[in-house]
Amino acid sequence: MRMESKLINMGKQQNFKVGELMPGLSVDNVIFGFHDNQLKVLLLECMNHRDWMLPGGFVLKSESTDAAAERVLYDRTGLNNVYLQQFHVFGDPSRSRDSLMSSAMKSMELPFETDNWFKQRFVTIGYYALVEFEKVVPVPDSISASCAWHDTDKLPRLIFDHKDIIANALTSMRHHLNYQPIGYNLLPKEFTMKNLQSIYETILNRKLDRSNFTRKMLAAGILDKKEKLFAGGAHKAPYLYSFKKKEYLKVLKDGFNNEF
Amino acid sequence: MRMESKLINMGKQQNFKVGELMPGLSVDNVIFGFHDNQLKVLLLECMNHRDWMLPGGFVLKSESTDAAAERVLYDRTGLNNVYLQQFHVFGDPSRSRDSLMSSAMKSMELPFETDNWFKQRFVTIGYYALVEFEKVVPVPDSISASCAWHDTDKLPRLIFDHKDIIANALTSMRHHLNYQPIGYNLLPKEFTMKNLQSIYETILNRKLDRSNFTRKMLAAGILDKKEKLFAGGAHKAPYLYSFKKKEYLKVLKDGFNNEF
DNA sequence: ATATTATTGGGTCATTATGACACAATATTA
DNA sequence: TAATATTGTGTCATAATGACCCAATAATAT
Repeated sequence: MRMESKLINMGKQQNFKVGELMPGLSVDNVIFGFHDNQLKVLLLECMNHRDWMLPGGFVLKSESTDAAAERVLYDRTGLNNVYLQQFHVFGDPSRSRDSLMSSAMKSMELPFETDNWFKQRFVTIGYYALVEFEKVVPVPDSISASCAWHDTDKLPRLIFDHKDIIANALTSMRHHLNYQPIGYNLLPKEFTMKNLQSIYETILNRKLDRSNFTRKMLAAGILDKKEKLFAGGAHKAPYLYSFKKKEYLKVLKDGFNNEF
Repeated sequence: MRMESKLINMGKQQNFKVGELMPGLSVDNVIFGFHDNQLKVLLLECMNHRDWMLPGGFVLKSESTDAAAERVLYDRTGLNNVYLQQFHVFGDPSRSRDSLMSSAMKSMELPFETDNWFKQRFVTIGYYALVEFEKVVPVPDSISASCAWHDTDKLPRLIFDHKDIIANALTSMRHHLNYQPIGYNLLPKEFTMKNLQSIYETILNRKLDRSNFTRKMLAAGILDKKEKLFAGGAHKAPYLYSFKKKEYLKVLKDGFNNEF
C-alpha cells in the first residue's frame, strides 16, 4: 500500500489520506468555557481511561491552519464562528520524543497501522477558543473514550506537553486582557457582574476588589444594565448585564487599557 | 536521484538534503535594529534587484523551530543570544498560491532543480528579533543579491506576504510593550532618553510627551544616569543612560504596566 | 564676541484613575 | 424575626497622567 493512500482514522469526520495532510504539523485547541463561576477546559479522555488530551488534529494540505483549528473545534463542540485565537507554536522536537510518544500511544490505544504516522516528530500550533458553555455538546472522537469539561485549576494527567500548552494559553489570555475586553465569547446573553469578575480573577490568577472592578467595567461603556434581576441565588439579587456589541467591538479594536 | 537526497542550496551554511527538513514548514525573521533614531528592519535583496524578502529558512527535522530561527538570525547577522520572539504563524495556503509563488521564484531567480521543493505550500512561523544595530554585519545568503537595513516606514517591494509579516511583527511588539520594557536589546550600552523615546514612538506609532516619557521611564527604576554627557550633537548635550540589567530583568518578569 | 535657536532637564498643576474601605439594602436561610 | 452573605453605591487619600512652562545650554549664525 502506498504511503500517500493510507488512511488515518481520527473520528467520524476525520478519515484522511496521509497524502492529503501537512506532514509533522498539527493544531491543538485549548477550549475554554465558563460555568459555576469557574473557568473550564474541554478535554478528551484517552482509551486507557486515565490520561487526557487536548482536542487536536492535522492540517490538510489544502486548508489554512486557522481552518484546521476551526474544524477541530466544530467536531468536538458543534460550534462555529466562535472566538478562536492562535497563541503559540510548540516546536521542540523533544515534545514528541520516544518515551513520551510511546506512552502516549499506549494511552490512546491506537491501532498498529497508524504507528508510522503518529511517531513522526510534530510541530503543533496552539489555539485557544472561548465558547459559551451552555451551547456546547461535547463529542469525543473515535480514538477517545469521552469528552468532558475540567476546571482549569484541577486538571487531570495529560499526555505529551498538553499541560504546558494549557498553562501557556492562560498566560497568553492574561496578556491579551491588557488590550482587549473579554467575556463576550464566554458568557451567555445576560450575566451578573460577579460572573464577569470571576473570569478576570481566574485569568489574572488573583482577587480583584469588587467595587473597583464594577466601577472600571462600567466606565468602559460596554455593558448594558438590565432592570431584570437575577433570581434564584441566595442573598441579595444582583443586576443582570449584557454586552453592548457595537461598543464592545470598538473597545476590542481600539484597545481597553492602552497606556503611555 | 531519490527525493530525500536532493540538495537545496540556501547559502554557505544551508545546504540541506530535502529528507532532513520538515516539509512545508519555514521560519521568517523580522530583525529590528535601531539607528539614527529610526527603527530598521534587515532585508535580503532578490536576484532581480527589485524585490526584497525577509531572512528565512527551513526547519531541520532534528531541530526546534526556535533553533531554526536562531540559525537563520546567526547566518545573516553573526549574532547569537539576542532577543528572539515567535509572534505569529502564517498558515493560509493562499500565501504561497501559484501566482505569488511563480513571481517570487522569478524574483529570486532560483535554479530549476529547486522548483519542486519551493513550490509546495509553506506554513511559516514569524519571529521578530531585536538586535544592536552596530554589532550587525549583514550577510546575504546565496540566493540573494544583498542584505541591508530598511526603515520600517519606507519599505521596498516585498515578495509573498512579507509586508504583512512585518506589519504583524510591529503590532505584536506594540502589544508586548504593554507588559514588558524594551530597548535593552536594541540600544548600545549607553544611549540618550531621546533614543529610547524614539523606539517607543515608532512602535506605538504616535508622538509621546518628552517630559512625561522621561518621568515614567525613570520611575520604572531600570535606568542608570551617567554623568557623562553625549557630545557632538547640536544644541544642549543630553545625559547618557544605561539599563540596570538586574532591575530591567525583574521588570521584564514582573510586568511593566500591569493593570487592574 | 554675541545673539539665535533647537534641545534638554526640571519643574507645576489640574484632572483622572486607583486602591482600600465603609455602609445601607436585600434576599435567602436559620 | 433574626442572622448572614451578597450586592449597589459612595468616600477619600494617594498615585498616575496629560498638558503645559521655563531656565539652562551647546552649537550655529551674525
